[in-house]
Amino acid sequence: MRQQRVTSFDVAARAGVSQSTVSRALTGDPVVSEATRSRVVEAARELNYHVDENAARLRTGKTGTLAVVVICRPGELRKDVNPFYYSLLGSICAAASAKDFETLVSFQDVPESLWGLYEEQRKADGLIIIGSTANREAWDYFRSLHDSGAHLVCWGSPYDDFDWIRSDNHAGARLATNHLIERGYKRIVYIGTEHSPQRQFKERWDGFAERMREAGLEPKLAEIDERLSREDQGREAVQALAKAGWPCDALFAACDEIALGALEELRHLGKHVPQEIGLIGFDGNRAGAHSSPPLTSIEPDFESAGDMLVEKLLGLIAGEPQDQQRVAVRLLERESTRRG
Amino acid sequence: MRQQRVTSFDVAARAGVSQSTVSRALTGDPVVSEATRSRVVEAARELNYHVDENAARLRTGKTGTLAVVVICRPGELRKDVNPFYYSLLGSICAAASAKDFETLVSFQDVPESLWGLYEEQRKADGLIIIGSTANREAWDYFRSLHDSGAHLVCWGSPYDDFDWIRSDNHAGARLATNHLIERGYKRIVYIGTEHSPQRQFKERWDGFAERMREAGLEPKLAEIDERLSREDQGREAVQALAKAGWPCDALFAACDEIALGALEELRHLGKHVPQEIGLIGFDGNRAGAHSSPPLTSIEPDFESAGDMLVEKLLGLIAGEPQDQQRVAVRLLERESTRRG
DNA sequence: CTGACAAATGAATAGGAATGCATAAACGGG
DNA sequence: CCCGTTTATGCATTCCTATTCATTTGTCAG
Repeated sequence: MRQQRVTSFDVAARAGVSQSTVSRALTGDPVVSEATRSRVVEAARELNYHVDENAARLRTGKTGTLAVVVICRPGELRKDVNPFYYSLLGSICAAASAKDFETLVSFQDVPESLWGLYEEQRKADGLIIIGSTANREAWDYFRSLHDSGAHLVCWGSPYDDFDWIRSDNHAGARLATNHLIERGYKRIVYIGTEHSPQRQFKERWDGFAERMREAGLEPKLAEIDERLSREDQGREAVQALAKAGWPCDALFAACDEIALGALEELRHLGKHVPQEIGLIGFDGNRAGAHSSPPLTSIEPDFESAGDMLVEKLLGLIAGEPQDQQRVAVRLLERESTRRG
Repeated sequence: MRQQRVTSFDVAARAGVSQSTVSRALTGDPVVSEATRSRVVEAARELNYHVDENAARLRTGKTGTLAVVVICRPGELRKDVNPFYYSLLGSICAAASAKDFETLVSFQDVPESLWGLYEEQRKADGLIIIGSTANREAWDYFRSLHDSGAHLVCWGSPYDDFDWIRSDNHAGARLATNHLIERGYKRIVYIGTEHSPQRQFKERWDGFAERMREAGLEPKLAEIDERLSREDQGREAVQALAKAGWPCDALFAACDEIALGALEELRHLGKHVPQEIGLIGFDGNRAGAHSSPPLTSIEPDFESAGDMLVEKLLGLIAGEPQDQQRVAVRLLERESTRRG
């Protein structure tokens, strides 16, 4: 059924030139004359010829492919990943595609030796790592990969000096805090942690605390238990606040999943959002648009996040030194902070 | 910095055998003796040798890679795809990985010639197509690809005889309808369409109508305007029902996004869900867990959906004839139908 | 009219692994 | 002790393209 594969020799024969000329014509080598090029292109079209990428890759050593690894929390592999990373993934794929790169995607929960293989096996020119900050060993492994010359960029990491792109958490937290203050909330509690390997939670706390102090207010922290699911972290925090007699009039949750858990618990306890308690999250999670009330949040610019990750990686591959960057964020104002 | 690449010849030299033996040992050819194999494996480990996949692929003509294309509605490319397809994507990647296949993922909104190129260019052994049923021309194109020998499987399609896997929409709709009836709802309206290129909407209507008639009830349809966004379709349908004086006590939305739009509009109009009006969706959309009230839905078994797609495709590649299959669905009972 | 030089093309090879075919070692029976 | 089998390995070739080096053709100054 499937015939013998059409090769560049077949095209060469049809166009009356040599195989080398076909290759040059199709890769856009400026040395071939326009007349020849068009003859070759025409012949290729007629024969329905397509380059065998594997042969080309073998020859050039470049794959035109980026590997994207989404780290999942253990057991999350077959269930749902935080939608934030799905959005980021989509954005990365689009950005790569715009640069004529393919994307090899995988979801992994353990840092097997697999991570580095993409480049060793010549399956990809570089690696983008996103997803829930797994354990520290995994990050140490990435770091060692990077140090030994692998081309990889990461979204976030537990280390200050090792990641390339993350949201501008500090600015975002200031934005969120400022928004709550402008709305008249004063006794604001941050649901999150100051001491997580998830640096972004710490950065958000810092931005929050800074802005609060500027306004002469006291930043308060409701510490979460990292072992629980994000949503349960939100639920628990609200329960604790209820027990403490509601020492607050607004909550700033470290991420939207925590916020949604908190929102659910607030409803259970009959606390009215946003009248009695204001609530804001972080990440621009799509589900927040459908909660009741819809959740105000801080949304990173996903499109530029994907662009930046891809550009950094291509820069690394090209051998240019790269620095860290922060993705701009904006306030996504919905109902959960609109009081009065 | 980067040294000369380690090849199978280097391993051969170190292990004191020939390159062919190295290749055979590492690909698991049973002809090599156990003693030799372990010597080779050891040498490979010592040299940190990894197969150059491109060379192997060139030689064998197999890529060990599946291409997954997510069709986006026009303009949706850089925004968010229906989360249903993200979940499906994750499941496909996991299933492929379990079979030792890589997944090359791309998001596309126009049926460029790109579609077929994966196989022509030897980038992948086959193609899985999921996503919003774009225009009919795109499907005709896929169909022609398939007919001309390309290996591809699809999730859903506008054609009865051309797709491989989809949810068991008929059974799911019966399940949903039955659930509403059991809850005591009687005047149930289906928000969707009977005549969409999206066959699943028609199948859901059929299951709904069938079960209603069995119960001696009249199946009613609130037709949607396909040009609107899914959520607006839900909002509009509810507005129309309000104008008609609420000729219903429950709504069965063709998909969760429509249901969430409807839910929002119901809240606007002060209609209490589930007391005054019951509401059920379809797809098991994660956002439904956070709406208020949380949305009852029909959820396909994502895990087996991914497995089935991958298995079908591998079967096709292996040359076995394949038939269509339906993914089992289950009732995901939440608050929006829990009245009394 | 010739030599210098540029432009366009072709011939030959490399890239790394898999595999058909040939061969050497090991084995067993007579 | 020799020969026919099996078992394990090596040799040589193939997959297809990109690229280096060599060659041809054409152009122009002198």
